[in-house]
Amino acid sequence: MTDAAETAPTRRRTSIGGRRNPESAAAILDAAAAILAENGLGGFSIEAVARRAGAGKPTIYRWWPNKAALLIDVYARQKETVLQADTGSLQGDLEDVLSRLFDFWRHTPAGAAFRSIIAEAQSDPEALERLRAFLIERRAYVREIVERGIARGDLPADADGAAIVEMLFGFAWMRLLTGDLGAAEDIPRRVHLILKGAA
Amino acid sequence: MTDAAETAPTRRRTSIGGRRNPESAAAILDAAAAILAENGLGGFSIEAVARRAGAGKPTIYRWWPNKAALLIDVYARQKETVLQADTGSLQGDLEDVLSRLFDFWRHTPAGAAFRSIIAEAQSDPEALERLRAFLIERRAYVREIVERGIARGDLPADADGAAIVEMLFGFAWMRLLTGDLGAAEDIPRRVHLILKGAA
Amino acid sequence: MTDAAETAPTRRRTSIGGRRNPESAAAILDAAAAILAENGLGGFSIEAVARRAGAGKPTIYRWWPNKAALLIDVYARQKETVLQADTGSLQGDLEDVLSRLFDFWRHTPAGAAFRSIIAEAQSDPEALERLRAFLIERRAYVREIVERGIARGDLPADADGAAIVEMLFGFAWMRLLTGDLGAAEDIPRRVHLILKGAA
Amino acid sequence: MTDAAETAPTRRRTSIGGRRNPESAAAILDAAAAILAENGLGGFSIEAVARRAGAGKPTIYRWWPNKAALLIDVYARQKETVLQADTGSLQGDLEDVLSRLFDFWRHTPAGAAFRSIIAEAQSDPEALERLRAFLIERRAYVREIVERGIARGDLPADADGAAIVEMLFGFAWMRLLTGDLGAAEDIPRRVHLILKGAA
DNA sequence: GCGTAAACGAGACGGTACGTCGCGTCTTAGG
DNA sequence: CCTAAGACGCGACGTACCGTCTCGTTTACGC
Repeated sequence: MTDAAETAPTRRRTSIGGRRNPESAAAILDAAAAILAENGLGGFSIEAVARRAGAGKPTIYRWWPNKAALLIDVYARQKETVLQADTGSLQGDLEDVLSRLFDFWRHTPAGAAFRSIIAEAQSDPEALERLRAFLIERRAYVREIVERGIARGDLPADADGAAIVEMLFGFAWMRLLTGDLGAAEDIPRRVHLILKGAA
Repeated sequence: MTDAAETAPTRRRTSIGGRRNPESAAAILDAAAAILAENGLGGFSIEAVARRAGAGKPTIYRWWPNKAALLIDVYARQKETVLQADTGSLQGDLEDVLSRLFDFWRHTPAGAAFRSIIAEAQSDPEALERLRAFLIERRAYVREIVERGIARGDLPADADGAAIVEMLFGFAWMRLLTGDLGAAEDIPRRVHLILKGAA
Repeated sequence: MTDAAETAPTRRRTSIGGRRNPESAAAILDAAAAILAENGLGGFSIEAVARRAGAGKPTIYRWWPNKAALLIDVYARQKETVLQADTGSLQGDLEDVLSRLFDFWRHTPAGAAFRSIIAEAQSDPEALERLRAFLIERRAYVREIVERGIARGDLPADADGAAIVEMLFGFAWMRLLTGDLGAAEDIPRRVHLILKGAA
Repeated sequence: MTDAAETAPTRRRTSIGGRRNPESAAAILDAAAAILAENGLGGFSIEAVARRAGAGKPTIYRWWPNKAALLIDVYARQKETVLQADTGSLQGDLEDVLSRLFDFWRHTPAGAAFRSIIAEAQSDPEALERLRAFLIERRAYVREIVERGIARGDLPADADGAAIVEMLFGFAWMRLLTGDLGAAEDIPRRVHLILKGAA
């Protein structure tokens, strides 16, 4: 069971001329996701990814400056899933967002990837900056949902949207980082707690 | 506090018989804390700690099975500060706890240590278990404050104490992990959000 | 099968007052010999000897300044076997000495011990000095046999006894050091070669 | 010869592509020889060699599986000196071979290297095997000289060449291992003893 | 006959070296 | 100019022994 052979079994991948080979990029991201899913951050190294992808280390370093960047790409590659949600009520929308997020983290390599990104950010300032930027973007998305709820009248006009979003993300992170994604059933209560507080 | 050992290592530390030498343990924890404070988790390695402490690596491994255990001890060593709080109201008590916690994380090596512990736990299952155990204990402490508030009548008897505590810790972790401990001024609003939601 | 229990099964060994405990010395030498016989020089360490002997390391260091000294004692402890030989002819006497020596090296821990002593002497000048001293003594013994042969008329009076002895020992060492003690059957031819040369 | 690398390490050595860098190999062997010459086997460690060679330990382990292999290469690297010898008589040829060998061992790091190889072989079975193989080859070379002497009529046709060679090597080893290479003046007598015995 | 001295086991101490792994950089040979 | 390959210097990993130290205990000897 040579891992490298999984995605590109028959032929050896090589240069396609003076530009990036998308097959290589894909193989690298696939390999990275697979390693994360199987062995977690512990077994994740550039060497291991290169080995499994059948790629040269310099090829990885050419396109991703460091481990964090690669992890972020692994994460970003699968995030389409989480997007939309409109259930008619803010409570429902937020429940939906969090449920999807928990599922996404639990059932794809994304969870392991995101845990790794956070971990990496604790020792690498640049990775922290990337994480913060990413977080701002993600929060903005949920913020919109909250604002929509305010517009809809689910919350008073002066409700603190930023606080709501921050508390919910804090809750989600805590669950992710402590390996507690399983207990998704108290998402509704938590959302309710926050929304009632903001009312 | 590590200065004494650094500038005036008057005599060589050695065994004091067939049992643990507390001086060595102290020197190691001091060195670990100092490295964490100065270089962050990136520069933190058992080798570096041993070097700075003037200790042998095996001495460290004898007493701390891995990096995570050492980090937890570094953290635990300074936590007395956070304890007390009784301001008369639950809002005040929780504000006080969080403010002290933020200060503690910001102004001692404990913040860097705790960030490192969380990061480490993302790749080391055993470290994760230690972290969860630690977290349970810490939450229980804040939980007591909440229960006291309930007894006092600040919250209805059926208020969900666990949820309150979890949301507050989630908030604190988020701030710690994203390097946002500075903005402690919105602690009161966050506490208020939660308490109002629980009322 | 706790090794320490072999020689002193029931009771724990301890001090017998302000002087050397012969039981300890014996246990240490036994353990050293056993380790050498079973694992060779590779597995031989002061720690291992102490462990197996149920002795403290300082007890070993108190009586043997270094590994070489201990090895020499292990060797010396068993050498009585090799001694006497008087077959009536010099050829016979020397054959007898060499055969006994080969057997001694092959069938007791002494062979491993002596190989270890020689090895040790290549990195430790003091051990080399001890080895040379030991060698002088052993050669003198064989030298006597040769002189007896000269007196008996087996060799001319001007025969170079030192050379004879040195060549025979060189032969024996070579066999020992290359693990070739098995082929003892050509001892007679080698002795004959030398004696004929000296005639 | 190692000076160039030590005092003028003008530029950093690095990879030259996916194949062995001969400069690194040379630097490592130089460093090993120098350490052996200066500090003997006692100061010889892979770490020390790497340090002195300005090489990484893995680079050494990549090409030499263990200490013994490296020592053998150090030895082999300098052995061209010993080869030739044709003085017209077997006595002269053998004297020449032994004298050259003694000089070689005394005046180059080869002596220390070979002592170390023998020592290493006493604890490492694989090293012993390498040593035996090497020995067979070296003996074959001297054996040829002896056969040439037999062909020339210096010895009877039924002379035991193997015995002659073994006794001479045994003598040389003994001198090497006991630090007695100085007294080279009795080489002729020893050779004569053997040849007369074989006549 | 009792205190002292020395040896005992145990095991911690500061170290050095082990052999392995991953880092990020470099150079090749070949599309 | 990109690709797979893989060597390079570096440095941390966790382990094994080194030789030294101090402990608390156990005798025997000498005052």
